Amino acid sequence: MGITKSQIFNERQNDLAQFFKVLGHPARVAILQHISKQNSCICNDLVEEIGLAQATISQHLKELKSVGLLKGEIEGKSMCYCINIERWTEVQSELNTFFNNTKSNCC
Amino acid sequence: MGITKSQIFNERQNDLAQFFKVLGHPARVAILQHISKQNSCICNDLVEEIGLAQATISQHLKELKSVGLLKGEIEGKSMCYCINIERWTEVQSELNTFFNNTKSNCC
DNA sequence: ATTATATATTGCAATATTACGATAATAAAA
DNA sequence: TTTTATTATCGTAATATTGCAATATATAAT
Repeated sequence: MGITKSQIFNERQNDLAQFFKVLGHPARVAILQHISKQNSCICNDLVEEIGLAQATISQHLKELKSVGLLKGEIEGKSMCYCINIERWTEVQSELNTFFNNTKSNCC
Repeated sequence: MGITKSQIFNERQNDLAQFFKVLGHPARVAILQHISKQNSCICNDLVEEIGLAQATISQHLKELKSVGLLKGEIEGKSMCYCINIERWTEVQSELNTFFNNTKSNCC
């Protein structure tokens, strides 16, 4: 196996899990934190700052982009990766709804 | 490789990522949602409700327990798994701090 | 045009995760 | 005490993720 049985869950459960999953790696947390401290951010900054190979950082950036949390614009010969604030707020709100709807009723 | 280089990140980054990661599977999202609808919850309920094998559910419960989001009490010959509300609120607050501290300054 | 710089993609090795059947462990019921 | 019911653990197969070197791609600078 090794494959998640997504079919047996509803869309909201799969979506929520996907957001959590993308944020579930320290490199991606670190990338978001670093970007939020800078006014502009290119991949090479991250490679030095974080200490993973360029290919690895690029891969993590791709995943963050895939769920819309980052957007990237070409800026001359480098890239400007930025947090997509609308998406960011949206996701935060989704996650809070999940947290608020999950309550303890026993023990 | 395949192994996350945790050493190069700080404790907070690793902790945050770990919480996100544990929540990053639809089965675990579904388990938390189901528990929050019930007054008591045992593993067998979940097996029927979710549709994964008993061994698999048990494994997911273990992971949720490992980060303190669930606590389990023996109740006769079955278990009562409950959300650890203090921990739950704590984690929600941590995640919100992360979201609020991560801002866009460019693009 | 050639070179230098920055990022993306490919291919691969190592490890992790998901899932399940089989089995163990534990406690209530008969 | 044997059976039944419930959950945990072990072993294993399949797939996913992480990470990197090598290479491709694209743009700026020379």
